[in-house]
Amino acid sequence: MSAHTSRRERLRQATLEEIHAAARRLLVEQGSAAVTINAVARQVGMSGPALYHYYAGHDELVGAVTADFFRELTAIMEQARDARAGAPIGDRLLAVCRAMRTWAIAHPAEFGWIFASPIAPPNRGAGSVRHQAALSFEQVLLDLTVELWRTRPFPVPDPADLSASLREQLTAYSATIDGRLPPEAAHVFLSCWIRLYGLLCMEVLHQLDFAYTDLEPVFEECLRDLAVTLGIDDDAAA
Amino acid sequence: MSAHTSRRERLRQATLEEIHAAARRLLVEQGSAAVTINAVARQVGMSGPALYHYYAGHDELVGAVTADFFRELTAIMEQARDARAGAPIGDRLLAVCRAMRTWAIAHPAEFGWIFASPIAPPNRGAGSVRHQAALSFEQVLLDLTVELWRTRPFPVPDPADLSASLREQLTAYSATIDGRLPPEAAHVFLSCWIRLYGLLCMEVLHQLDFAYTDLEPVFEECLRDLAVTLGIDDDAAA
DNA sequence: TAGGTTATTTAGAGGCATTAAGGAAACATA
DNA sequence: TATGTTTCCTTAATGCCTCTAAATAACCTA
Repeated sequence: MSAHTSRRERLRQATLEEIHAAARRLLVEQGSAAVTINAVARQVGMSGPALYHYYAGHDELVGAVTADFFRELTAIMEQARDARAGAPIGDRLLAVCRAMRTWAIAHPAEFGWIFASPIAPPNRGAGSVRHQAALSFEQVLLDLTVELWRTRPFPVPDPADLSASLREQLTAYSATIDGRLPPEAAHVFLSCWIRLYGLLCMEVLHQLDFAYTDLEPVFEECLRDLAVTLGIDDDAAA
Repeated sequence: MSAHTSRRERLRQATLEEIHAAARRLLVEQGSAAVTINAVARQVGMSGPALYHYYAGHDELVGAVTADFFRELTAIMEQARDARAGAPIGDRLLAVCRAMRTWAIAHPAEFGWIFASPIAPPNRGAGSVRHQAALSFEQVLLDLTVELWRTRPFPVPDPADLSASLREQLTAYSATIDGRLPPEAAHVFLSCWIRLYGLLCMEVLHQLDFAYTDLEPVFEECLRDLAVTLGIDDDAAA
């Protein structure tokens, strides 16, 4: 790919992949606390400090691996979208949402790092690898919503019904997405996102175990609600 | 209170309180990772291993402190409820929700431990102090919803519209709350809870920073939605 | 006042993050 | 091909953490 595909570079990439795989294995098999620099290094067959030639420290390693998770989840969602290339936009939208949940419950530990990074402040830098990956992730559903908005606009609230503060924030957000959705449409999009992603977070964080053993029907009902909100309840699969 | 209010016991309680206060101070001022057995002991003026006479280990200490947070939040919510003893049930319900958010955003670190305990498995034992505290917490809004259901039943979905799996789970949950809400009403209650608590979790976990700087109006809109769902939108403060 | 319980201490084993210093291999180039 | 540089990795070494064990002081009680 890049001009710099020297032998050295290839070896380095292979090592990086091995490191990430080892970190992920530790996370999945033994939990977040088991992902230590030393343990990862041991898995890869090097001793401790060697990892500092690849990452500046523990936090950066975690950030890089988390970015991997973001990218994997993003790819899964894009696959679900592209597998239905010709289908109605509503179908594709719901399929992507389902793909998101399917991945999340199949990979709870990884998803846990996605939304509740063990280390909050360092990983939230605007330029961090993690942040970039998070943006692409959010982009997937945003893109679909924009397409829906363009081809078949969904109902939006009367701006007069929104508080001044909310209108202001929505206008700012609309600008950050290059006005692809006007503020009111952005509001609908964000409301849907909050319900969907919030439900998923609570499920994976076991905040709903006191009442539910299987959240699949709850998620499906949430999707039906969103379909109504977005006016895609007729063409989408029931 | 108890028959065992010996001098020893009183001293022990005082020490426990001091330990909890130190742990909380460390959490708030320096983050989750700073709450170590050693650091806490240092704050209280004892040296390391002494803490093992009060808690079996780091996890148990964290669990006990988290239970404190649950109780404090519960108390805040109960205060908000009781301060409006004569008010319409809808008023009280919304006041309790607002009190919950107010506490959560005033104490983000503490709230973080409440829903995303640094240590998941050990603290989720059914008999743990933490679990008990979590139940009382959930009880507050449940109680109010039950009162609302008894005095002015809110609309519920047609059971035929719910999937078999969901009906089953709701029936089981209805039983665990002694049938104080029938399954369909429990479904409405849980849906509201998911939206409310989910929004709060996302706010505190900074999952919405990409779009919002102040979630107060978003929360208020969520409350308006819930008020409509529960049929309390006329008597509750706008 | 003697014996038992409780609170707390020091010592120590084992692990982790991180820095420092040095060695060996791979690479580039004169 | 010989030399210098870059890259990768290792072994100390520091300082922190958890947790166990053994010893000591303080307190209560019979």
